[in-house]
Amino acid sequence: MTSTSLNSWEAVRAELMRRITERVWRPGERIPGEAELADEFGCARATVNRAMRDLAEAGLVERRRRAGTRVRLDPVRKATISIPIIRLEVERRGQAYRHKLLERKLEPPTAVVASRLDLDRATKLLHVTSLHLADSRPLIYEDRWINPAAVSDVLDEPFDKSSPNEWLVRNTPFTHGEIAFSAENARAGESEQLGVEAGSALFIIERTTWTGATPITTARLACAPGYRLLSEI
Amino acid sequence: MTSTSLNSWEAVRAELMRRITERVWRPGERIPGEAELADEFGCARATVNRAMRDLAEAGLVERRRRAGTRVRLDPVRKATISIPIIRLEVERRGQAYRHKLLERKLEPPTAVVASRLDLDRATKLLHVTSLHLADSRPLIYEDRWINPAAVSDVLDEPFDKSSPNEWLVRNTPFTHGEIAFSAENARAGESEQLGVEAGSALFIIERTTWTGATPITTARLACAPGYRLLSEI
DNA sequence: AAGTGGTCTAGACCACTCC
DNA sequence: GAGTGGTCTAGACCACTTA
Repeated sequence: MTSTSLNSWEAVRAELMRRITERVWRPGERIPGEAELADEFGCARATVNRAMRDLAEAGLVERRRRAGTRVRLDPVRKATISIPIIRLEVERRGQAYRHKLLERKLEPPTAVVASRLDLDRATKLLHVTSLHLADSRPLIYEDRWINPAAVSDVLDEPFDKSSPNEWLVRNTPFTHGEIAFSAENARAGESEQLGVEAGSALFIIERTTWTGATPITTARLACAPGYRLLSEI
Repeated sequence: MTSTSLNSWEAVRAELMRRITERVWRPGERIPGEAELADEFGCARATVNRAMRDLAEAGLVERRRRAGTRVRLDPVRKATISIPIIRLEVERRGQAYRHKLLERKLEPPTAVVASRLDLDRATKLLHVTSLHLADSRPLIYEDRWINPAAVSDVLDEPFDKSSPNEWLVRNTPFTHGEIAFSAENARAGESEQLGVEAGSALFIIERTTWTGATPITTARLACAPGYRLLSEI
């Protein structure tokens, strides 16, 4: 029995979710239309729509015009991961943050970096390597290339005070980007900088960002053993 | 100059985003209210609200009742990651998928597993280890514990045809869960099963899911070297 | 061709929070 | 207390598909 009058979209979502998890509506099955549900719940269609959109974004149902809404056969759950400034993440854990600039020079990109940024190998980029420390222990080794043509004033920025990670986030908003997570055995230089044994498993984050069609920066973050990325689903 | 009449919420969002990335509205600064913007754009307030909500979810602005909307000082960008059934992910890459059951027994959980599922160590759980192969090469080693009290019929399921990963997704919808990503050096058993050198860096996915207050399952997926998780931001 | 979800509007009330 | 975002409503039109 459904209590009549579910007037908040969250209540509607909860009821829809109940019917899905309890198999009132089976996987692959078609769900009644928005108008019908709105009528049943005693609310406006927009309210049902809001709830349904949320479930669709979460990957529980599949919606298509004309074809209606179906319970997904293979629920593709989506996890959202926040990507904060490293300093803030460290401080949130109650640790002392420090940043150490290792190297900073203008040089032509490697082939891999050039292709990733879709740039010519001739134009020099700003190459910055640095270390992020938590309570004086190395946490992340950052290897970054920045396109000076896209970031005004970056050539005047010494990166001695704030890391390129933080400086860029604050000074150069991007429109879109790519991020990849993987695992790699520590390379020679990395293990030394991070103070871990050669070959230790490192969590690798690779990020490339753009503003419109202009490449901004690409970075490879090697995280010390123990690093975990968490999310709710 | 703003062209008058931005009537779709995506057009509104694009214009708002432009003003943020081009520093028309600076970080930390307060943005005009929804009513004012709706007036300027010649659309309904709900349309501005829709666009703003999207930017807030993306982490670009911060909204609070009464206090208004501000451009975030530290944009916390959010990446959404899809978590599909492994078989589908392999097939999407055009590879042949195969699943191999390694072991399946009812036994008391380890202390770690018991605490993760918030269960007593006395109650036996179904412990299943298996291997996911792509083109006959080991891709993922799965170590999973299932709470039989929460999953009817699981004790009758041999898992010889479909993997526990797939079977559970199809048969036991969950309401919420946790997921964690990390990197670890391959343990003895893992390196053997995955056919890689001992100590290779593996990408680790740990997942625990619940239905309401009832724990369903917890799993540890060890992914062979080369595994990458991608996302747009 | 027709039915479905996607969106917009204009107006309203409410919840929260800062002053 | 007052101003802001959060949400709901009732109605409308549109875009997309598929029957």
